[in-house]
Amino acid sequence: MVQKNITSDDVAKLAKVSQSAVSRTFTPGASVSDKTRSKVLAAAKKLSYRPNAIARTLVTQQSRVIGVVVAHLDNPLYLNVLESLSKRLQREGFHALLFMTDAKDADHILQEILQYQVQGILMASVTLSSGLAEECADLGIPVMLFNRIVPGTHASTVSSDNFSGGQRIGRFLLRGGHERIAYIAGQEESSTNQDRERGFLSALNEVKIKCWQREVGNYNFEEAAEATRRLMSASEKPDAIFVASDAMAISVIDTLRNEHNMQIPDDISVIGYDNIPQAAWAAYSLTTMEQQFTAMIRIAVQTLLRQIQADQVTSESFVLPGDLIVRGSARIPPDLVIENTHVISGLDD
Amino acid sequence: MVQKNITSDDVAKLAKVSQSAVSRTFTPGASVSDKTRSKVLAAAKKLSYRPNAIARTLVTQQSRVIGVVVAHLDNPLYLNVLESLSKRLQREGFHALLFMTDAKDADHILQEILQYQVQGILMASVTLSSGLAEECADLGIPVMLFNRIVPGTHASTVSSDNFSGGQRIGRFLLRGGHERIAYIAGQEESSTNQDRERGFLSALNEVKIKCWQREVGNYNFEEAAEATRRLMSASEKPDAIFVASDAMAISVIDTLRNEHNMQIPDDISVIGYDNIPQAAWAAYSLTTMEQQFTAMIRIAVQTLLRQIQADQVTSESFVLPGDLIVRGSARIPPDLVIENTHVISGLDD
DNA sequence: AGTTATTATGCATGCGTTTGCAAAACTGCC
DNA sequence: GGCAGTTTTGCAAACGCATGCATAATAACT
Repeated sequence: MVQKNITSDDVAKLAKVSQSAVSRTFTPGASVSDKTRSKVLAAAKKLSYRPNAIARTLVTQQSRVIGVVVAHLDNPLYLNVLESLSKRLQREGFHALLFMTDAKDADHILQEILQYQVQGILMASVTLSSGLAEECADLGIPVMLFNRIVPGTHASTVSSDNFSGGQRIGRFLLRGGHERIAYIAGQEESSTNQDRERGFLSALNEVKIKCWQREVGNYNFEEAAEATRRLMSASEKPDAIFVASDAMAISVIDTLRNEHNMQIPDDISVIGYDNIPQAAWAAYSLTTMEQQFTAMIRIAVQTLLRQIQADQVTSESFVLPGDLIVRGSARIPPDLVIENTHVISGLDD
Repeated sequence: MVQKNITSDDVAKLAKVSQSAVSRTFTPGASVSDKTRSKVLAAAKKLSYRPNAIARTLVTQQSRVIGVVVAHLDNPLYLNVLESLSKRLQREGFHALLFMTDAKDADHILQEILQYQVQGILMASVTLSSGLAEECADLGIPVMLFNRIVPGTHASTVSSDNFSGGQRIGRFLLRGGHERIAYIAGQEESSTNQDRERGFLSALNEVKIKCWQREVGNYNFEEAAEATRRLMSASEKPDAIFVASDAMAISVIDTLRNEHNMQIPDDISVIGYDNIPQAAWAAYSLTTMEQQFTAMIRIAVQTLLRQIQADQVTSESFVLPGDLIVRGSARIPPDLVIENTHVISGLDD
């Protein structure tokens, strides 16, 4: 019922050439005469032959597959990240084998990935043990961590500059004349959250003021709302809130408006992080930091492919600055001419 | 510099058994004594051996890979779809090889996919030519179309019942006493859009009224805003708008509020489609249709795996009803007790 | 202990390619 | 036409594993 796989041998037989000739016509740069090539192509077409990538991988040792592992998605922008990643890889003749995990460390799943002879690995929002990172390096498989920094690992990393992002937000709020600035954290253990907070605190520290109050929202919509309620239940309320993600910031704004009848930014300023599409929606008009995901993906792919190409894995690290997107959810510093009102150009591929 | 691949032969040598013994210890259900198994496992561990899935695929003809091709993502929920899909596959020992495309038809990309000896294909928001569908069927590779219906194809499909979804929305608006109901379409050629519109119109037709006005938003935020402006520029304005997607509906609400100073739902009702997370945000409180993506993915995976298992591809079709999520953006029919106020349970995996 | 039934093991082949090597077929030139 | 140089071709050996088959080892009964 199911037709047998047609192989290069079948094509060779039909075209009356050797199997090698068939292989060579499908191998760019191999030496075949035009005559045999066209004979082969005709036969191949007639049989609708397709080279078997698996067999090819076995002998060339080049799967042209990159293992991609992402954790539970805390950020809707990751869909764009995946899209951009996949397209870029395709353009270079590579493909993404996708793995999802809930776990913080991906060691277990990595064992699976490695069985597929991937030529590189990209991990988003996941970390791996340094032992396994070293093993990958030994195997000649470059590993790229996306937006996760793990000190002292053999893997490469590309991430946005969360520290200076937090810092710039802190300064922006200070210049706006705020005095009681609260922070709503994401997941405590994620390096993105930690860096944003550290940068933020360092900005406050420049003028010797302390974070007014700190709550945790775990990058979660509902928890962010509760964190807001706790902030608002204090006798003296904050006049600004830096929220570690846009998704939470929007929840915060909703809660402030609906449950505490506050005007934004007149009564209180709110700043988020990520610049998700909804941040631009008129109902929120959220001031936020944009992460250069497109550029990050470009670098990630380039770095991986370069290391694969050169057949040597090294540990490279890239940190990209973000852009402060000034909208209406936070009081604008009086001395700030409209610098930085960036048009969102969207992911370019 | 790069260590040579360690193979089952290396393990066999170290464990002083045959290569077959090694293979068998890593093949569930094969016949090995406990003694040799443990010898092999010890040796494997020492060498940190991992079976080569590529070589295994070549001989077993079972890649345990499903090709997944998705078009440019018109729906943020597709991130959840991908996640759920990937996890379900993993649970069954399969993996997703990801392909992205802009093109409406995926024939070209499919040629690539097939080279990887995938055992099944899932296509989301993409269609393929019936010729290629047939070829896949001949090859014994089941194809599943997700939320796209292509009449008379060899592929299977799973989709939400967009027709009756549109119909229920139409009836809901009518029962709410609306008389001038407009429609903002998504992409004209997508079957989801067509079905929603047809269902909607059939509901209106039941009481012999016509769609008040029709504009096109192409599932695009900005175009939806413009469509709204056109609706509002008419001398007699609609009293309700059915928008073909939540993302557009939110844009519509923003435009109505900010540019035309309208109260929702007092001045005008708005209903969306999809039930994206933002639809629940207090600022919008969007009444909408939920699509059962989780269930759809479950069915898609089950169907694919079942056909793979049985080694015969058939054309099966599933249509899942959606739930009307009643929130505050549309006037609630007086005779409607609070039925249908569904709690969003989230994707369960 | 001898016989049979059962389970384990190793050997060798094949899965569909690529590719080094040597032979064959061309090419140009005197 | 003959010779050197170049390109094209086929042969055969990998690549790392699974598996049918024959044999060896073990277990289960008399």
